[in-house]
Amino acid sequence: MIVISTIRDVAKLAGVSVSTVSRFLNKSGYVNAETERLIKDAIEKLNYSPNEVARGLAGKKTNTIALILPDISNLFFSDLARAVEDVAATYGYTVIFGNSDDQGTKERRYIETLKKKYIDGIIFASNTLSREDSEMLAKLGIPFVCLDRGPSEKNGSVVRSKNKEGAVMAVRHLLDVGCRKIAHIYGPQDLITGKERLNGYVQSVQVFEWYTPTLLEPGDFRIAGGMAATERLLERHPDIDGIFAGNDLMAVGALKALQRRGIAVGCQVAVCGFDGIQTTEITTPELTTIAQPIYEMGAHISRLLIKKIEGVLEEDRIYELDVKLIARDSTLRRKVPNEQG
Amino acid sequence: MIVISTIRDVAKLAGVSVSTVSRFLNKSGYVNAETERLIKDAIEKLNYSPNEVARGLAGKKTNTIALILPDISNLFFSDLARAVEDVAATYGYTVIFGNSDDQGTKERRYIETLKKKYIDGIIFASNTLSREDSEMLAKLGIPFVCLDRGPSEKNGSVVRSKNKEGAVMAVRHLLDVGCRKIAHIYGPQDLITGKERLNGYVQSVQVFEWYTPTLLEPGDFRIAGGMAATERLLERHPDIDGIFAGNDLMAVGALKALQRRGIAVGCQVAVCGFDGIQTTEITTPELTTIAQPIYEMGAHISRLLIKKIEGVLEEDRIYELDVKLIARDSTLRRKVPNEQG
DNA sequence: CTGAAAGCGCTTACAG
DNA sequence: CTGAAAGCGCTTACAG
Repeated sequence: MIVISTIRDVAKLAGVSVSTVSRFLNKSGYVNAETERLIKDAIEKLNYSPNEVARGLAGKKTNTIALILPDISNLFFSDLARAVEDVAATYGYTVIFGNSDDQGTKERRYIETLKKKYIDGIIFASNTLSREDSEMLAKLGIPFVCLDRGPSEKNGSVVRSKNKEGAVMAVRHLLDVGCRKIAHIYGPQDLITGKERLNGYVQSVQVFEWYTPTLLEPGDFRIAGGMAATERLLERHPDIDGIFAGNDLMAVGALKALQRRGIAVGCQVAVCGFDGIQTTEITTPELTTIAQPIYEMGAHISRLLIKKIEGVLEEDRIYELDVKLIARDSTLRRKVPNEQG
Repeated sequence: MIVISTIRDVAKLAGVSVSTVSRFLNKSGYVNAETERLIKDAIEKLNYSPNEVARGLAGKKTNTIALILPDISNLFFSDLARAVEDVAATYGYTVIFGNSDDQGTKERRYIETLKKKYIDGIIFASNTLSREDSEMLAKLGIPFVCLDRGPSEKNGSVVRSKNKEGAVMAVRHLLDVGCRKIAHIYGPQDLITGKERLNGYVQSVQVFEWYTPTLLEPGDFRIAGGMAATERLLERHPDIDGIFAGNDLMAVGALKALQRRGIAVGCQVAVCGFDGIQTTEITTPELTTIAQPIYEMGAHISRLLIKKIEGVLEEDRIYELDVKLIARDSTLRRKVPNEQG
């Protein structure tokens, strides 16, 4: 077993007091240049580095943040997690993650244990944080920030992207490529992403004669939901020539359903998704999508949290990041359906 | 601000000493039934729960494990992470994750900070852990387990799947569906997954007359690498009718390259991947693959680590889990190439 | 600029 | 079965 040296060993070797070493370590308070040299040498010699647990107990700061998300194995969230960890590491923070499966109970359990561990702050990418919980966190003095939440947040900043604007872009693009009857598969309406994208769609299409509410079909933000919704849409409206799916996973489902029916995606029915996950480049044809700046969102929300923790955030507010249309083959309306390169 | 009660408050309210409360909390040593009642009531009344940081400092146990992986945004690893966290949570552990990008430097940096945080143990899904590091961990008394490592591990258990056997299954399947000239895109040879799968392929095909080493082409375990390798293979051998890719991502690349050339995947050239990531269900055609039990691997490795931490693991050893062929359309050799439903 | 002391909230022997 | 004391390795006022 290796012996690990403590601040006392350093103090002894340097011939100073523990307080002085601590002051040097934390750059809190003056230390004479000569003394500093002695301490530095001692640290070097002993290969000392401070015990973070002791530091946490004494100083109430653990340099650890937590990321609560619905499911790390969901592509969107794993991309987000990557960004969060990158930024956190840069600022010297370690990150704990937890899967909530969008269940309040699990989320609350994490909050409980995080509190006991003196976690410095929490990022909620999960949608189940209740008003009571957020107030409790505020009372406990635990800083937090949220992804994609509604406007009701009082105690934490929120980062999301321009969902409604993105939906408007999606519809405009579908119109641009020649679609004349565009359906929408919408996501869960208790999520702001589901709601705002639906809003954007409705606002964009209601001026058209062809628009009817039966062009709307609910999905669950997953592949299976997208497939089922597409089936139902085709039943009701065999003549649709465009589908705007509320997210990429449902767009993949739409693709599958269309292909299963032998409908050429792109030429016959154009499909546009939302999110910009990597999967959109893997389908055949590749999927047109309204890309959220996922990595940037993760990076931004992490920086916000760290600022909050370090007390340099002026005020909590909502940040809405820009989205971007990525046009690919799923909305390429070539004349000849089955042409081959 | 909420006041958080401590073990002292509980002791005072229950009219006993702090040691007794601690003994009760940890089920270490006897506590009189009556005393137990008093303590329980006090805990209830004060809504007390022990401070994990103090506990960590005093007892050298933090109930936290770490998961070091190359990149959480890689589908394979995010699935694995999900399993790890599920199991950890079940046993009362919290998990910290870190992205190594397969760089020894980053990995070492994590080890440094984890050590200072009294982490209970580490799971390495990253391949850069050096001999020195593993010996250092052993000396520090930090338990660890590895995914996919070679046989050289002395200090930690290893979980991986039957890579060679899986490759043999892949080749047999391709032969079964009628392939008579099968190429292999192999992964990095410093990874056991890359090496063993190549081994299995070579062993299976070398008995055939058609086999020649030029049917081998290196990839990088990523989509782009799979595409490039396929291009080169087709150049050399325009008559191949099967491709076994060393992993699913490269198989996706092969798919793309073939489609770009107008070659019908399945009928003309069958493609089989390895890993069983979700993406294989999203491509058109869906990809045949040799599926590793990813979730199970993550769950198993976590349980091993926890056993090691709690001192109930008999001995370190290597576990090889079974793989499974999932046959899909990418190896379906229908007679008519361009038929449509 | 520096040190002694108290304290963070627990656990762990050691007496009794 | 229970309690007093020391200790885990730091930080933070407070004197000087």
